[in-house]
Amino acid sequence: MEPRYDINEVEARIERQWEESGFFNPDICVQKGITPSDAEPFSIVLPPPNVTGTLHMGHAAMLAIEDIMVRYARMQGKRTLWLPGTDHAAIATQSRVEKDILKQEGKNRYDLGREEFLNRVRTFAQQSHDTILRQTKRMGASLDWSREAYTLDEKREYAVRTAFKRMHDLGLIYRGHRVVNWDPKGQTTISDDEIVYEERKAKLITFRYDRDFPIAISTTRPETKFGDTAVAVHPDDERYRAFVGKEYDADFCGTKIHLTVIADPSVEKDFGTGALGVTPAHSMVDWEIAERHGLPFQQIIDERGRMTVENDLVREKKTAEAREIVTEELRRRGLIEKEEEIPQNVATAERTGGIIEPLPKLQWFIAVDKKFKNPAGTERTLKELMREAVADGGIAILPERFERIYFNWIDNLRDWCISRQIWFGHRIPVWYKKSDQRSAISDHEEAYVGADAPEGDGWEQDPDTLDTWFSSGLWPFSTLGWPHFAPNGASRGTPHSTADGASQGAQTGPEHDLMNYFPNSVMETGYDIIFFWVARMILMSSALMGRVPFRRVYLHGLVRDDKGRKMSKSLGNIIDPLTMADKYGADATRLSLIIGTAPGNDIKLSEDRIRGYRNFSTKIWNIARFIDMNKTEISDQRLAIGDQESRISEAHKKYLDDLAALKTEVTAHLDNFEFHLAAEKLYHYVWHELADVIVEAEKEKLRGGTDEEKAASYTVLAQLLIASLKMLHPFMPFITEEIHQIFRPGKMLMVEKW
RNA sequence: GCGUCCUUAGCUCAGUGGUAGAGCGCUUCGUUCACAUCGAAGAGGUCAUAGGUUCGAUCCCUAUAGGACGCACCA
Repeated sequence: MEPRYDINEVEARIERQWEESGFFNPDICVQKGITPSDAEPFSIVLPPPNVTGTLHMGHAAMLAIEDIMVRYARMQGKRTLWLPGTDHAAIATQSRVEKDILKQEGKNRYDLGREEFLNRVRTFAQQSHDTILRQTKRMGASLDWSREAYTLDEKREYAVRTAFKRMHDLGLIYRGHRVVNWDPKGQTTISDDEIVYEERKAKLITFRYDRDFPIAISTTRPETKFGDTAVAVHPDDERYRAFVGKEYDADFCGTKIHLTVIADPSVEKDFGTGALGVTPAHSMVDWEIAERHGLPFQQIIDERGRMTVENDLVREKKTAEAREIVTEELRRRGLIEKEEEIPQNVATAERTGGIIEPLPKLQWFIAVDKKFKNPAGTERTLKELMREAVADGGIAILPERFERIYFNWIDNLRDWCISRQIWFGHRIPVWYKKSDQRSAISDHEEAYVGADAPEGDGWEQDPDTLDTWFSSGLWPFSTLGWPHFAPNGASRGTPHSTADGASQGAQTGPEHDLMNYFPNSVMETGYDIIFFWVARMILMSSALMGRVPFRRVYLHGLVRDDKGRKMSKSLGNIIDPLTMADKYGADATRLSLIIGTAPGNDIKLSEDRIRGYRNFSTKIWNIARFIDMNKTEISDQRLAIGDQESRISEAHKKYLDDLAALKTEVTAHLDNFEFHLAAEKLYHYVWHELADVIVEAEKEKLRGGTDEEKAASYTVLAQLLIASLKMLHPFMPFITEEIHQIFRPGKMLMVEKW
């Protein structure tokens, strides 16, 4: 063996060797007789990285954890599929490219036009994809690339259109005119989950609409009061009881408004004056109040964030400016009773940072509170199904505490707005007759919803695209052939023949993936996207498959720097996984992301830690080298005979017993998803037991003993080493594979039996 | 407002109902053959605080303090 472990040479060579073997593909494992065709399946679908850039440490952690599960399952003899892919990440990718183009060419997407702009995005996405693919392989991830998917490729597009069509037919997808979160900067709607609240100071003013109006109200947005159609008070509030039900005409800064006083329990008696001006068109909460009471709404702000109200003071002004003008006018009229500074959470768009303007718009939604007959045959709402999936044990979430967080989110869930006014993404599979398109609120227009375009002339497809999480939500089954190869035959094209009578589970190949690998065994992802993604997959699978999409959810934390800060370009604290892999090895990088971290907790990483595990690699190499140097001809024969030698010394027997005990522990930890514990025990054993104690103790015998003793020593040491390599393999696949093949030429460790 | 997590060695973090662990850092010694990308030896901790349960608590329970976070509200 080489005196020094050449990380880059070995890792590159082993990576090629694995890829050429084809063993990442479970079908080939079956074909080559490595896995029995009726072996228990194990499947993970990779959370697809966004094609917005390159791999970061968070991805590396994800790859390390999943690869541990996958390699362990494969070595246990399971039919193991880990399916890779990438995510088009609609809004994230589009805004990234928009920024680049604006910076380099000073143009926006409208300057380029839809087709040209989309071409630019596709080019960017392709480059990003290629980089991510190379990087992923570099980390040693044993993914089956023959099944690679993309959330925006042809198969997934068909899956998306089919899903939309079916959910529309079930009454779960509807088009409605409702208040949505409008991002004036990105010029699109966004979902509730894409909102980030920022605390800012705001001025709360208490005022009356006019001198004759009997109730004072408080607001931080006086400019929206042109759109008020009611004043709401709490039903138990004695102060206002006499006014409830009365209607008033008021002159608000020169504009006539009509107000009804209503009682609604959502109003807090103790806030402000206890009376709330209801602005149905520009507040989500007010819209809901208005719906409960049958109030009209009056839109006074447009998509650009400008006032549309017929009032000379503010017309065409931006909201922030209008706010000042209205406040000043109220002051002038002597209507303000109080002005105070309060902290306020302002809703901003996650991607663009724009301040959200709630607006009434005609959009597509998924109904979460509507009962429907689901594929499992029961009448439930999506909310109920999502809750039951976890509550009834169909899905176990690790760490368990996230189950409560999940339930809490479901309880507060509103209908999901799925249409976006951006260009990059899945076009909504709805066609309108051209003359009527967008002309009215669905009464007068003819719409066609389908997986394929309608026959005949004059149809034009909805220009909007779908929320990126719509296609991500289908990922656990759209990657496995749904709907084309759905077992129930509900698909277009020729259903695959299953008439050859083969027993269930014995059929291999991608056309049987849905049957073999769905539900996925595990969904492993970051806890930060439990709502965005995990919940949406459960939603989609409940609606379309009638069952859970996966059996278990394992959530990892965020990778932070050694001071606990998020890694970011602006802080300059990014530790790049590829740089680290080149410097210290992918093995060491992986280990640093596993040991010393607990599931669901954030991972604090420093280069020192990675270097520490590089030293461990070196240690392993030197242990192997020492053992290898003491090989004799006799010992070679002994090793070939196997480990059941008759004349085994007491000391050697103890080594083997201890090793067996370790294996029991490590196996239990792996079965319990306690990877950090398994890795730490192995680390401790190899360094402080095998190297420090056992190898030291055997040195004497190897120096002074008889040939027979030398051979016995070598045999035991080699056995201990090989067993250790095997257990370490899921964690440090490269170096273990390399050394294993030096000791056992031609035997690939990756597919050895655990 | 509801809820979660964290507080353990100088730093970053694991862990356990019964003598407290890792990486890095620190001190001393060591380069004759597995390994200086190292070895040997060592210093360093009333496991946040106060109660409780227990034969026994760093671990379980309650409260408090500090820190981080999620959700809702945010007129």
